[in-house]
Amino acid sequence: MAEGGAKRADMVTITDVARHAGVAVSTVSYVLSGKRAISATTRQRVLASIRALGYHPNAGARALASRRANVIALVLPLRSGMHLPVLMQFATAVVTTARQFDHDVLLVTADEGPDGLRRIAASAMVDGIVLMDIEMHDPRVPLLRDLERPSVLIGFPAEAANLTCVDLDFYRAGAICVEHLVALGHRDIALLGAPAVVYERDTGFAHRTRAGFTETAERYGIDAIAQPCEESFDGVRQELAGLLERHPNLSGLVVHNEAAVAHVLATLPLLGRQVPHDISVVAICPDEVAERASPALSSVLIPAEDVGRQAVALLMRKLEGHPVPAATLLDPRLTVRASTAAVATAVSS
Amino acid sequence: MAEGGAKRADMVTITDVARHAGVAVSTVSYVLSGKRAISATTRQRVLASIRALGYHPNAGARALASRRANVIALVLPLRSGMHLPVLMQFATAVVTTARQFDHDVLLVTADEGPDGLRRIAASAMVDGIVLMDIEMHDPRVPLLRDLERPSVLIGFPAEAANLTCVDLDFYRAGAICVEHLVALGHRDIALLGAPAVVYERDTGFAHRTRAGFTETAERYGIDAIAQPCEESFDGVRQELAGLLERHPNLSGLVVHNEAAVAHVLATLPLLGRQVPHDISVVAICPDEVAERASPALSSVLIPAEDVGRQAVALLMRKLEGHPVPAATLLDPRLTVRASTAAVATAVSS
DNA sequence: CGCCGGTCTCGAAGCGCTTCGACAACCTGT
DNA sequence: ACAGGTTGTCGAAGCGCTTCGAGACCGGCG
Repeated sequence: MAEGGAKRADMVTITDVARHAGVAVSTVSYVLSGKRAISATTRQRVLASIRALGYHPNAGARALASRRANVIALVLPLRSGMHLPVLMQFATAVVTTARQFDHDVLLVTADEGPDGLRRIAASAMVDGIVLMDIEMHDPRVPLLRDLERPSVLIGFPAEAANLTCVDLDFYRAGAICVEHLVALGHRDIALLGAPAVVYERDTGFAHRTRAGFTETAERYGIDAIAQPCEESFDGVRQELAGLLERHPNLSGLVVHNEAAVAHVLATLPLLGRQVPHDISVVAICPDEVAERASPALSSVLIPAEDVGRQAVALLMRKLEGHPVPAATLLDPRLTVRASTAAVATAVSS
Repeated sequence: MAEGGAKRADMVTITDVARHAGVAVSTVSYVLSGKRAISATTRQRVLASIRALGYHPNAGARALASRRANVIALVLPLRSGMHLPVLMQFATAVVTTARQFDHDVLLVTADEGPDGLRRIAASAMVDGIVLMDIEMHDPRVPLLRDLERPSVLIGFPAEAANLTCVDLDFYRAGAICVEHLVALGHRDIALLGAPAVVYERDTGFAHRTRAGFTETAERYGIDAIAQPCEESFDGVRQELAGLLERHPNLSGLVVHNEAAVAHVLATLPLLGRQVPHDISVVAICPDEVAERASPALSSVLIPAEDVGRQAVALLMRKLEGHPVPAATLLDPRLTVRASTAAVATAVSS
């Protein structure tokens, strides 16, 4: 019995507050919820008692009676190859925003799968669900449709009918990068994307970025190649070396792979290309990464924080029964830094 | 009213199950909890009904009646300069382990502060609390002591009486690194630690590593200097350059800073030091980082997963009223890889 | 044969809260 | 002075579950 003891139930209940303030239990409840008018004097008295006793409503009882848990689930891909900093920023934004709406966040790992979601939802533990890392053909999507709880997805599955989705507009992000490079005079550009395995998993954002890149390049009628990119230093080095050998005139590079971005910058000089003098590099990554790089990267930022905030805000609106747009695409913004420059003159033709 | 509708209460309750199985509500409850003997035939019938109806117990009701929420809180420093990968591994381990004990995890950010903890605890939302990133004089610590919920800390505050703490034994980690270098013949070594701000925040692990390093070096009577280390590439470069200028004979380096480790490896060759030929480097970091580095780093791993698992296991034991050890120090293990070698012969005296 | 001790099941009393209908007390305007 | 509307408060009925005491049934003992 060393020390593990727990004091027996000093828990203050709403009844205690009511007695202390000399009012009915329901009055206390109404003071707390504001759902009925309570005279200023009574309210003050009740609030004083609440403070005096250190009362906190019992979450279980509240959930049971009101049918609202004031908790949302956040489903994270805790083990996948997602990029941690973004994920973290995102989680932070979700928690912070949820708290602003007086909700808490239940952390669920993606590997609990559909059954986990069903359990969470059916047990009325959470009022709604936010999911990250949605795949194109995500097995959880059909389930979400006929779950009785509202949900918001970060990312777009192939079939998004009847769902609420939020994401950066990756198509535009890819397009913007091309436009930026083209405006600087580059005519021979390449996209280094996520590792091949990510494309195979049918992750929507990777595909959409590539589409934006490729189609925009086509529209400008310029040479553009897109290829996956591994994340190890040696992998990057090999791929870059191969790429530059096949396309010696390459003067613009779009990197959509946070983990590889530093390696790319480190490797290019070793391959005889100075950034931005010989080759311009624009990345799609969080600002933090872009700023820290050397040289600082021109980049389209992934607004993880905005996404998280938006997702929660949408969910809250749904919880209140309001209609919300099915798709929310956050507009990418390009920040020009030191890694892109006008194409070097007097090189070709 | 576009589409936001929610189907009215198709929620299956224990009463439905009882009716469907032709037994009393309490019998269903006992089947589920196993707290009383139920005949095999009845049990089968009840379980069949549960499956047939797709019943999931209502978490709020269960929590209210049983005074157990089956949820633990995980308090993370979601915004600080902690190292994300470790934090993630840790969170994953906590969630996974909690699920094995049939508990869920409520995600709480450290910036909710003591009041947040009080709220979570007093509302009976969670049965227990796991806290990361404990500072030496953490303001939450006194609160935890007289909170009515058990808790487990990752890391050690200055005054740990009456608490349950888990962590890697950083003192030993620092010591082991020195011992390893000394065994290889190095007599002039340095520790590159966390950024200065981390020391100022009084984060325990940073201090303890340094103590282990310094005191062990003293015991061997060798030259050892310890200094903080910024995480930017340029910061690392400057500090290393300064260090090598002041101590040209430096032949062993201990790096306790995940973010800086890659920069250190990249910088040393630029300063004319080959690893491990001219200088040995041993890091305190997750295996993942050490393996990916080039050359692969000899390292003492931070067993984030073990720590998370242990923390939850301890908390569960406390929840069941069992006594648990106040301090759990996980033994560091050194893995020798390619970044350390015997000191180069014929250099000195 | 009657009684004791197991084994299995049931009914009812809450857990702490929300919410609904009722009602007293007060205003208006006429 | 009174019908009719506010406004502020109360009591009671649950929400869906756990848990306790008690009862029904059975076989075996003295």
